[in-house]
Amino acid sequence: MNEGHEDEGLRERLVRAGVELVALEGAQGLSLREIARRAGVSHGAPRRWFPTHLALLSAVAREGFTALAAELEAAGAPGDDPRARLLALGRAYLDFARERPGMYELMFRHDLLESERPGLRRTSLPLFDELVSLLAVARPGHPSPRVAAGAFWANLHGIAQLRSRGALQLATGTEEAEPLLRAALDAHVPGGSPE
Amino acid sequence: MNEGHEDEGLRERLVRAGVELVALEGAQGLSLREIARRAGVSHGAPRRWFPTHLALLSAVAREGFTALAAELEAAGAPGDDPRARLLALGRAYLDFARERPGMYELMFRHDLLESERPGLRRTSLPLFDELVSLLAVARPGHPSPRVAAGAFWANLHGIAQLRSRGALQLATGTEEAEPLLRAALDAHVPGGSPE
DNA sequence: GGCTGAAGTAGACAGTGTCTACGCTCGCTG
DNA sequence: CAGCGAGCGTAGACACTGTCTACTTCAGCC
Repeated sequence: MNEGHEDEGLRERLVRAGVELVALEGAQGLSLREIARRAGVSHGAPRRWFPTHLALLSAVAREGFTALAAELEAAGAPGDDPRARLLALGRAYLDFARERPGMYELMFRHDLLESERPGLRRTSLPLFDELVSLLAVARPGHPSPRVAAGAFWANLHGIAQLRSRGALQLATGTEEAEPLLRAALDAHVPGGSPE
Repeated sequence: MNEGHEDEGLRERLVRAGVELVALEGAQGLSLREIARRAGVSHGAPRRWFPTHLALLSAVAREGFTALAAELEAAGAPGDDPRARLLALGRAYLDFARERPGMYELMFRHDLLESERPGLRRTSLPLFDELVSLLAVARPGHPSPRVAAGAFWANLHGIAQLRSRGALQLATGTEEAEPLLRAALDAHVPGGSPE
């Protein structure tokens, strides 16, 4: 009960070290050997639990996905108005990407998802279904709620991505994502009055 | 005039080797030494023209940005209806991302743009201004065309990103981006009839 | 003709991911 | 209780990477 992580196995310690490191150094600093050092073991030790470096990174990214899912669930819960819930969801998504940029970048590295597909599917599909049902209520006329939800999600993702690249500043003159979020919400879920 | 690249300097040859390599091996295969090998020089030679590996990658990425700009300009030119032009623009953007995934990924690596910012600004700002004016015409009621254009661009970017990560398949059940593009266009530029 | 500076070579260095051989240390079994 | 075997971590090698620093080569110029 010293640090609260006494009875962890090495596997958990490695993943936790990765989560800490990606917050400190960004997605580029997540070398296998650095994670091992931070976990206090030799560079060969991770191989017992993760067959490859990428597998360890995927485990770290999975931690990020569950954290994001938790925040989205928390944000989407209160209130009845689907538009307000979608706004809260979008804010939570963008907040996560801003507050944990290294983790966010790691989560969407293209070469991760190949191996992480099944676990990712399990984590994010319920969330996406929630998004689908929200949009189905908010836009009763739309032919395909799944497509509408995908387009809205893509919009959020694009805003987060462009901001992390500093492209928002270049395009709209400000780093603030909120105006773009409002625009995206107005576009995909029309007919709302400002709260 | 043997290969058509006879009188190139090493700098151009290195950039061209990088463009070819990123198409063949993806963004991960773009090591400094591999580029040098493909250009037929030793691994120390690039240092004369590029102070660092990242600088060389940025030059390769800049090539990608000018190519993308050219395709967007070509796609946006014909026709008068701003909605149709926006659709063509979106298709061109998504086509580029699909046909040159390695280059597209390289272009939006976060650590590139820091050094590439000025050149990127010069290349992409006119294009974005074009997008702004298109949206200003298509959505006369919108309070800020720049924000509207940014949101639309973010939507395109998000669709491309999610598709390259295989997340479209996961969300909407198909890899096709066209339905999402139509949804994004309908959302951001309402009131259009199918062409 | 000798010099200078640019351009490319070659090697060293630290760091990386992966692989293999080697210990240590438990818990089980005879 | 002794011994053993499997699980777990260490240590070192290997090929590869980016960067840095001599060294060579060679065209151009006073």
